Amino acid sequence: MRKELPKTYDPSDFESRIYADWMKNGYFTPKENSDAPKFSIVIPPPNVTGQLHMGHALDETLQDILVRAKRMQGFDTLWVPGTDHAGIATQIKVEQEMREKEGLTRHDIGREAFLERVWAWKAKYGSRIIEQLQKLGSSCDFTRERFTMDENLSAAVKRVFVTLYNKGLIYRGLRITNWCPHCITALSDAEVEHKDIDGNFWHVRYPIKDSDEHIIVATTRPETMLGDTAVAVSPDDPEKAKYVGKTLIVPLIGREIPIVADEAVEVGFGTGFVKVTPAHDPNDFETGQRHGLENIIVLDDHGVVNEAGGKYCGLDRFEARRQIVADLEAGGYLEKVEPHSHAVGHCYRCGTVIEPIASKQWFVKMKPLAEPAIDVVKTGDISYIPERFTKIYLNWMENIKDWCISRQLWWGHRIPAYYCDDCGEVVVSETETTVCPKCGSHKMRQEDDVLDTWFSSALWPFSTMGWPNDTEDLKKYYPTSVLVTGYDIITFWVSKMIFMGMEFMGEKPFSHVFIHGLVRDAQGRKMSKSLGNGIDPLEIIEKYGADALRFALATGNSPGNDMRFSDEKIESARNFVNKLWNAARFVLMNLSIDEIKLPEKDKLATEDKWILSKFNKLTSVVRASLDKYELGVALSELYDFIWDVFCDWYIELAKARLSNKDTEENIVAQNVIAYVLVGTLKLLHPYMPYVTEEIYGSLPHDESEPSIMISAYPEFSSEPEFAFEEGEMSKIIDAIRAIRTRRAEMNVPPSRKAKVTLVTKYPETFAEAEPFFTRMASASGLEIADSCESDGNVQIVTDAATIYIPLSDIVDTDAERARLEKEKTKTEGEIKRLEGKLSNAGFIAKAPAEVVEGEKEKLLKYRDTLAGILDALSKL
RNA sequence: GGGAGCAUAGCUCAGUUGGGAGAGCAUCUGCCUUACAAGCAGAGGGUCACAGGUUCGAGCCCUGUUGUUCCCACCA
Repeated sequence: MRKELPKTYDPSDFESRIYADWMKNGYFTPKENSDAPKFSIVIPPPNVTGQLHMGHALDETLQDILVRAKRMQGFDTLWVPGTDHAGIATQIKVEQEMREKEGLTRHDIGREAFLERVWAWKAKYGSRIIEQLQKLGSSCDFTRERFTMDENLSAAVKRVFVTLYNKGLIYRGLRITNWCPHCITALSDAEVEHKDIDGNFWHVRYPIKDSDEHIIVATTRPETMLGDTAVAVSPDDPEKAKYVGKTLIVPLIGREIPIVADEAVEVGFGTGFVKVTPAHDPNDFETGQRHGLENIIVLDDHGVVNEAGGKYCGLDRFEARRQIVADLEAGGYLEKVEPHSHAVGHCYRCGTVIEPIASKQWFVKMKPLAEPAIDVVKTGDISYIPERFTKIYLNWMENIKDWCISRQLWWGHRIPAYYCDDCGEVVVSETETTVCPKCGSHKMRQEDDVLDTWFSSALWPFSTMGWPNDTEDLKKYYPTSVLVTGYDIITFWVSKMIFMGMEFMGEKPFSHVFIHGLVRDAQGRKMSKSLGNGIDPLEIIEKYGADALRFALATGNSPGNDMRFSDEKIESARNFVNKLWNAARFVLMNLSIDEIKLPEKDKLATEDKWILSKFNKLTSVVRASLDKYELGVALSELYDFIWDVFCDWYIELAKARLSNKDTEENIVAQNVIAYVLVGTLKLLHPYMPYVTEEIYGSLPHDESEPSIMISAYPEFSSEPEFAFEEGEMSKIIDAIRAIRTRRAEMNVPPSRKAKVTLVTKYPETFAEAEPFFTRMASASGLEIADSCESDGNVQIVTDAATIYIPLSDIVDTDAERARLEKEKTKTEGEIKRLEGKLSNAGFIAKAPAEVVEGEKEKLLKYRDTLAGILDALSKL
């Protein structure tokens, strides 16, 4: 069973072997018929566009930590993995590849052939993503792997679409939509990124018909005047009101348009006259609706001026702008040009400037759906961690507008609507419709458009569990426990899952939303392809191991905040894994027992009780931090315990007994050190699953817990209580530290051993401490005396003891006196401060009793120390 | 125009019920002390952005100011 660990830590030796073992034993799949409390997570499905990046690695790591901890805590735990078809993003990738390799566009090969290629892409990258998930150590239940375009998930999409349509919550209509001329599709508002662009305000003269007068309008997009069908003024502006009803002539075009009064015009901004282009501006569209104006579309799908643009037909929108401005100037219509910075929408996928164009699209009516989604967060039934994201969510949800869900793409869920070419009837149905129910025609044509990717991912928490079928998984694991995701997709995705869950399940999709930040590069920049500063998680795993990567991502990371990833960080993570590895090797090489059993209380040494007490407290704080999603805090506690407490102190304290073979105390020490090591490995396992499993496998352990990942997570126990022993050890540790510091200050090499004489009120505490001082404080021996002369000795004072070390040849009496004087001043200062605090009636009355007690104890210690210093000074 | 975050050691960041300022890296000193040089033992380094307020007590709570980052928003 037990095996030796190799001398150097090399994760490639065991990571894949261990993962294969976990899979083989089916540890990731929840046991059927478990009546334990449930804990479930659905993965934010990575896009099948490519491979996982550092942001995914963070997201999966955080989820796996939660899932593994809950599993060990006895929960019936499920983590559903899967991927997203990612409509636009994937289609763009495949088109790009086709163009680069074969010079083809999707139109060259047709819809069916193109979709075949995308499915081939999906097969390749989808499985690559799953492999990457596994390399990270993710304990997802891969028997439940899902894809947003799986048969059942597509059925869910259809059911939702048809249901919402029948309820009147989905409609088709002519609206201004965000059009990307590069992707050639409509986008939702959420898919548009606004950037400030330095542009111009062109002031243009529009002649008034049958007069010499003209008015001036200001515009940032002169090319849109091709589609102008009115000019509006404010009804609250008496200056301009007199123009209402007059007719204007659009320059260069010659079209006659009316002047109307409309409340959308703000008094005092611009010239007071606003050109109205209903087909190319969302405000103007509404103005046009109110006044029954014509919508003249002047741009085609590619952003090129169409026939409606007269002589500008065929020009790209920006070329048309240049040409029109030039013509306006030549024609004397240009009043002036003013530099103007304004926000311009860009496609979040390709960065192209968005063109608002009126077109027929499908929309979800949002107001009725938003209400329950607002309530469920307001009542706290769903809570965000950290809390501040609640505001961001509510602010967005309360100002929500209808959601444009149709996309002019091929890759995605084709909208289940059918048009009759003969009578124009529209049928929305889950099943294919070939005969028109109204006129009986067979000329039925399915809608070409597909649905927004987020439409299917909005259903993810229940579609992955089998909905619309009434499945066992739905009953057991919905609602899920927590959603782990980045703040960048709260509006895109989190909000949509919430209202869809409320609408179709009648219940929230998850109880907690655990938000994390972005992973940035060492300089704090966003990782991106164009900058080339992305770090590939797989390369990191290859070089440092998955455990180090997970540690680097989890450590120092607090909820909702961005973090940086650097060489320094991953190296320090690797160093920690290595430290643990070596501590385990040390324990193993001292182990002769076949079974770990915590010895009876009266057999334990003081240092055993000390470490057991520290470990006990550790379990408590780690569990509490995990429960609060303070994963970084829990990890730093583990780090400090393993490195500073267990390695630096306990191992050193235990060495004397461990090297003293064939004694009862040796067996006691073996059991305690192995017990604490195993317990610590368990606490750490959710963070660093591989190395903890590898070490665990080398140590004796209970047959009922063959793998650490299914072992029981350590629990805090209130018994036994070793506070007294902790205090005893502190006295010894303080003394050792004080000696080390003194020797270091005096540059005494460790090879020069010196006898240590201790004068103390606590002789019993130090009675058996000699081995500690010889091993850890360069002592040649330890003597406990009632008193000691200062001659030729260095005097070191702690609150528990005065320590004498014969280093007369190095001692400079004046320097010693100066040092002691300095310590005296410092100690007196502390005493004064504490006395002041303790004589403050307000403090005594209002501070908690334990705080007051603590301050009193400190005061006593400082008084002891001061007494020691005064004594030492008097002896010099 | 609204909203939010951040401002703590030279650098990167923790610090969650308000009770004497921490880590990693860097710097300096001394050590190959047989688990670990990916290490060990020490040291130096901070008016916790600024100004007020609440409190017996503030890095933490409140108000304002400055700087910085981000999100949202149809001023043509």
